[in-house]
Amino acid sequence: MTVTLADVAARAQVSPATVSRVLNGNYPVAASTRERVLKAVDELDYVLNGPASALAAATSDLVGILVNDIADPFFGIMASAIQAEIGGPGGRAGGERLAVVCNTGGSPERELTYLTLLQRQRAAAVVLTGGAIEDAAHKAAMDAKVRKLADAGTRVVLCGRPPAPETGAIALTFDNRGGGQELTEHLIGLGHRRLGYIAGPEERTTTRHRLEGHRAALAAHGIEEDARWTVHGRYDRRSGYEATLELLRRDPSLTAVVAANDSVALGACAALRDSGLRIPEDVSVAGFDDLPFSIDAVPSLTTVRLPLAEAGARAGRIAMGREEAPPGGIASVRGELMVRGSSGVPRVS
Amino acid sequence: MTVTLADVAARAQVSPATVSRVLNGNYPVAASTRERVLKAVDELDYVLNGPASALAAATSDLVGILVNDIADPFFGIMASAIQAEIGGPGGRAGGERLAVVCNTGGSPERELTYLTLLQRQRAAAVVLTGGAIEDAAHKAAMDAKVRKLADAGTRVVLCGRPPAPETGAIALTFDNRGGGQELTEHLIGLGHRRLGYIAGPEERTTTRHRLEGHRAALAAHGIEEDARWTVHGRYDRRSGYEATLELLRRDPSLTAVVAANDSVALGACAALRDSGLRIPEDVSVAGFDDLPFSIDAVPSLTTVRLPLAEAGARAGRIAMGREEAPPGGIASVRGELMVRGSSGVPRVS
DNA sequence: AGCGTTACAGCAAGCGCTTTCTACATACGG
DNA sequence: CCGTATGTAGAAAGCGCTTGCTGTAACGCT
Repeated sequence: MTVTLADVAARAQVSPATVSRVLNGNYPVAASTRERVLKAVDELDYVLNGPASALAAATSDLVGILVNDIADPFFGIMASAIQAEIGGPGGRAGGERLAVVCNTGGSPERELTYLTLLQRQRAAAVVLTGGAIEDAAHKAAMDAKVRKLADAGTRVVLCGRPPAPETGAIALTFDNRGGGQELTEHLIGLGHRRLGYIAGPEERTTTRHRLEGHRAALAAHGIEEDARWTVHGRYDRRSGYEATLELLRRDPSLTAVVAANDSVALGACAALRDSGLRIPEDVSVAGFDDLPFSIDAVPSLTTVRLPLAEAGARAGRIAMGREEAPPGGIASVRGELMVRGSSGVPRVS
Repeated sequence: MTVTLADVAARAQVSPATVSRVLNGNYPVAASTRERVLKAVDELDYVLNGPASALAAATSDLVGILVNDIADPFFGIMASAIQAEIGGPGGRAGGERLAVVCNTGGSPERELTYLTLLQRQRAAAVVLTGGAIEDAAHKAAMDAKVRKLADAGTRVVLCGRPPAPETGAIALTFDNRGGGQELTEHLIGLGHRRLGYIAGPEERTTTRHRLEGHRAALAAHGIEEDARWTVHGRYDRRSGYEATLELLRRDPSLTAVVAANDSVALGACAALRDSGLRIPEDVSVAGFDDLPFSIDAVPSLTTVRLPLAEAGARAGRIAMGREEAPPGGIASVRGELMVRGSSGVPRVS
């Protein structure tokens, strides 16, 4: 039925062992023999049986990438960068790896199940991206799984996710707290004193860290926060729109709205415009991440740029063992404040 | 070292065969035995060896999704929808499949290599998304590969891609031509007679079809096209920005710019604004796809909505054999014209 | 009571590859 | 000219699972 190694061997008049060695190139084979084998492979249109190979060699060429939402460019950009480094087709010959992008949709169960699936496939490496869920039980389960994977020889890298000590995973963490603080300080510096904050979903490290940064900035400047100024929502535009309307309802005197990310900020802009408010004359808006579309908003968005592609690339290289892990297995990646048109001096109240 | 089926069998005092059958649930096993086995699995924290299982059963639970650019929400949205249907974790018990999103980056070689990799893994199904590359040699190679995959029992579905007759692949094609025509007709209806067109990369079916639709509309209304009115570029914002500047340079009297997709249209808007032109008073702009951010542009973008998520979901179901293939294996999916603020009556010249 | 059924469980033969160990040349130093 | 490297190829033992086939009880029927 399908062509097997043995068929190739027969055609090339050599043993299966030799064919395997030619294909893997990890054993000396006479040039003439190699050629004969390659010719047979070509003629028979032979394709290696991955599972069989993985079973026999006890290794696989699968690399898993877990993302919370593949439809969100935040993850798409990281995944793309990771995959480019993983090699996929394009790496050095023979080292072809299949990057598996798994979409957890932010669901704890799926996250765990995907990890099991990857463990089952004996993945060569796994990269976990984005914020983690802050549920003690879930975190413990995840850590245990990660440790098991690491023990089994799978390299685990966390990209844009807080470190998981004692699990053997390498972490490239985004400094969400620092970025959040810097952003809010910029607004305070402009003169804002009443700032609304649209946070991401609760129980997420990213959400918490950004919010903590925001609050740290307020505290540092002696601004007492009003509980009504914070609203939680999802990481999407719609949520930003609704949350902004809610904020406006709660306190129409707000002069700035800080959003959990750029998509949310865009929704906020739309809500403000629909409410007849000008940006930034009436209300300033700030986002986070600096996704490609942010610069196209009108006015363009003040935000914190996260080096998603760079971090992804680095995570990919570390996963492939092509770059050394940072000291202690943990590195913090800083964001950069991008001041643009959506933030300005507050209106005089 | 790692726990195997045999270990579980020993612990549960049954044969490996029984354990396998409990795990696969495809053979009657007494309830008491099943329980004993499940308990042992749990206690030993056993994880099935995927490759071994795939080898023995001659099937795998991998499903491949090929995308041109994972960082582009156009593909992210489709991939997300496909994956949701594939089941990943979430489908019916036991039917856990691993969706593999492969990023070709629009490169023909990578496209082919990924297909080989999936063939090697004996993927259960493969979904190819987005426009195809119009190179005769490449197309032939792809078709041959697809046919081989289909012959080997892998279900192949094309989503948003032109049909590949005789390959055994099911196609869900977007009516790019019709959408393009409708869009341009809308502009002509408003009174536009001098329309610039920013096309996508050459040698791509999507690019060609959308452009053909545009030209068909012009022709239908007796508008003679000026060769200077068309510029080719990539499917990104930057490209749209530059192409618009070029169009303006070539013919400052243009009253409308039609872009290959929404990202390009956003770039076009930015370029127009930077050139001191108002949208739509001075120049109307239209996009294609209706990605989530398009409604947030200022003014919001007139575009053609493509049911990305719906089509992806359907493709996923077909790939899983959970929905019947359309008659003839081909279905055309229509777009819907979304008239918004970026298009208006042309200025009087 | 005798026999065909039915319901489970085990045996053992692979699935297609990798890899260790062995075999055999040929080459080389003494 | 022999013993020992050296380079190359093959034989064969699995890797961990699935599954066809073969028991073997317990059951129901005439």
